[in-house]
Amino acid sequence: MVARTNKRKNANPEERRTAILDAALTVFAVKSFAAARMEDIAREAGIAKGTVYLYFSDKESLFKSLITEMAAPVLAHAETIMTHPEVSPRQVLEKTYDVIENSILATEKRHILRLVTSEMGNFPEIAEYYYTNIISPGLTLLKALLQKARDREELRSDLILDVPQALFAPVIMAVIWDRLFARFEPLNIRAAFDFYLDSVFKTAGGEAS
Amino acid sequence: MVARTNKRKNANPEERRTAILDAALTVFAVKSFAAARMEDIAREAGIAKGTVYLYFSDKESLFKSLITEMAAPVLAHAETIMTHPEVSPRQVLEKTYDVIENSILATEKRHILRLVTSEMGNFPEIAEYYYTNIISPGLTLLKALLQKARDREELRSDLILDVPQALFAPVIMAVIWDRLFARFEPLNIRAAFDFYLDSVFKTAGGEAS
Amino acid sequence: MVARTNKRKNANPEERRTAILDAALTVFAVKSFAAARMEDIAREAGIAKGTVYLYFSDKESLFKSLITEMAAPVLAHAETIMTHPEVSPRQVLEKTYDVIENSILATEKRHILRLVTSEMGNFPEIAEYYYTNIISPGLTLLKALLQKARDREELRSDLILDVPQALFAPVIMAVIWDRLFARFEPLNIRAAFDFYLDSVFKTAGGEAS
Amino acid sequence: MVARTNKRKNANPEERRTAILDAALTVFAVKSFAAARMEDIAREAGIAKGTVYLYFSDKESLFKSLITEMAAPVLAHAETIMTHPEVSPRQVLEKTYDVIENSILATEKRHILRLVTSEMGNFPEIAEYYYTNIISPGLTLLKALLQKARDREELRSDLILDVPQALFAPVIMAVIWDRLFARFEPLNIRAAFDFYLDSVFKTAGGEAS
DNA sequence: CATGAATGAGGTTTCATTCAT
DNA sequence: GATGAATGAAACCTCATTCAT
Repeated sequence: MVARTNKRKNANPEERRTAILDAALTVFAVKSFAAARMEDIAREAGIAKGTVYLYFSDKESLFKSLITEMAAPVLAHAETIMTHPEVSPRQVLEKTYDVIENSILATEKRHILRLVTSEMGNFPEIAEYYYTNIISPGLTLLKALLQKARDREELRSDLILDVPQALFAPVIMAVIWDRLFARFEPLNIRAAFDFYLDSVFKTAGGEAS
Repeated sequence: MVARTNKRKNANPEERRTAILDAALTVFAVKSFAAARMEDIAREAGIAKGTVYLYFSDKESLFKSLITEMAAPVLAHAETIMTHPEVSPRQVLEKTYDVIENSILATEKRHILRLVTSEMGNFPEIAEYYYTNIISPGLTLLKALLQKARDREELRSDLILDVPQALFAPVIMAVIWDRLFARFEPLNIRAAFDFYLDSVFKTAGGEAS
Repeated sequence: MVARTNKRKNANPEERRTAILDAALTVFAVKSFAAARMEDIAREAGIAKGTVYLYFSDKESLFKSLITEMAAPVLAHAETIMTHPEVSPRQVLEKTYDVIENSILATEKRHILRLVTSEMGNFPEIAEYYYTNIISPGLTLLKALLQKARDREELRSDLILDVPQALFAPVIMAVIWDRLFARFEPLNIRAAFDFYLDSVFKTAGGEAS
Repeated sequence: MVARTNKRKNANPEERRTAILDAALTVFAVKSFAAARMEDIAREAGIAKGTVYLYFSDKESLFKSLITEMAAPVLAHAETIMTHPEVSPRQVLEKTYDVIENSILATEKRHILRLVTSEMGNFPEIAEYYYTNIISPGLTLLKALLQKARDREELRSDLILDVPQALFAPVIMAVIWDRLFARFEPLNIRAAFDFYLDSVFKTAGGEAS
């Protein structure tokens, strides 16, 4: 058994950093960025107020790190999936929606997506970072995917080619609806994804019209 | 004798109240709720800081009034347009999207929608008011509309029946994208609406099956 | 009799500003710049903490204003005296020392001089302002005065021409000694001035050698 | 096996203590007492933050030790030089000024003098220590020196007898001027000393009456 | 002895709200 | 009613000091 001192615990720096980010996510999720108090984040992480500043220079920096470091891998993952050449475009999008649902929407990370949409407007440079590193590459992949589907004549209609961003919509809707109205009426996210897939691609297998 | 109205002072209480709400919309649109300063709102309204408190008990009350009182007519309008019985369901939705685009997305009112999605999570009672008065009736109308379309066999697929909320998505996407990423890449909202219409309904005119 | 409310007293802005500067002088005089707390200054001025910020943007600005606005007139006065043409150079310096003694050293303003010497090292731009507006003009006047004395053969020795700043020395010494060692042994400032006058000029009236 | 002294760690406690005092001088010289950070002092001394506290109980104690322990020998030296009986009073003062210039003003030790004048007001017990151990003895010596000069009829005027402290003035002026205004206009300290010598004593060699 | 991560008291500054005019 | 100077609670951030390793 390892000695576990309950005061001045000297955690692994990386773990400590992650613990702070987790705590920040929790606090930012219920308060907004401005309403979140650094002391609350510290308490949530089980450390003292000043300790947070040993890992993040200030509140804004903490917020940025939270957004980028936790969102990036998740979206990078979705990105990777999209590139597989052996699966059909429809299967790629289907799988991507699956991953988003399981690794974001079903976890605490869904709050990050909401934070991005609600708070990023006040942090233009985060928005830019986000666009450059997440949105733009994602959009490029989506376009390639849709083009490939078109070439293979699997696209139901060409209209989606003009607004590939529309495929982000169900994800955004999900996190917003969840926060605001889920208690009154649930949103069937699975059905939403199915609707989008059915809207974009010709009927799977192409049996009936 | 001094002119009594040397500054355009709207003595009328109702006008004054509206002026404050307008000013608040302007300020909340660029700052978030927490970052908006009451003094800025007062200045924007052309009145003194203390005067705001003669019309609204506090900042939160002002914000709530802004969202509910200004959003209600705006969205009621969008809602009403959906009710026309003599036109086809597709035409109703088409027209509705038109109205939303012209009377909300193209005006300053679009900020109200964004504020709702981004800040309302912290004001559950607004969310409830909102759900009860706007979302729920709107959803009921949508369902009726879609059911009617189904009965008339104008629905391309039944999948949309499980997630009528999806038809709100392009509107939400538009205001969010506009705020965050429009400077990098525009969103073709018209194309988005077309995609949704094409996804929900059988091809206009019913040429091909 | 004027009504004197003991709360929320609405003083004349200029008086209020002066009151804050006076309070700041008092507090800075006993604490140093860094150790002085804005709250102490506010309390000393009989106002609330936040009120100080209605008159001065921040602590540093308050300090700068204190130094410049209170020191400038005092030293400007000394400067004016020096220019009188009808009095002999010795009389000018004599009178100037008198004024300095009576209007600075004998009053609370002496603390300003000390603050300048002790804290200005950390505020280069204040030092520059000070040099440009007070020291340099004063030095120019001193040089002219000494040159005139030389021309009139009233200078005991030419050595002072190389270090006119030396004539500031007794003033600086006075405020420093007063702060540090006066409780152990007083400094006879009058005698110091006499020594300097006697060192610079030939014996008054030129009677004996 | 690891080399035991891979970093120049002065294991000797006395050397370590001195190293800290040296580092403290450097840091206090550019920042004021309050603005100096213990961490900077530690880094300057090449040791860890906590180590400083093994040698000095707290920041104030470190500052006091710096002033007293480092100033004492420096100023004792200047004091000692004054005692030589075989040389004339003028030569003693001349020599003393020389030593002060070379061993204090021209070295980093000048900062100690400045710290004394600027910060000691907040540490009465240092001022007392200082007065008792440095100023008072120095003043006694000065008085004796001046009395001897008077007895030998080498004094130009008796006025200096009332303010022997005036002979400290050029030294104080030098360190203050150097800090605040040297970048705009230099102070010729040599000329200042010459002026004082010439003011106190009859012309060297006693040529003219 | 030495370290430096962690602590938390304390200070500056902001801004929603009040109230005397 | 309207004003805006004044208030003071609250929050960020710093840094002297501690203590487990």
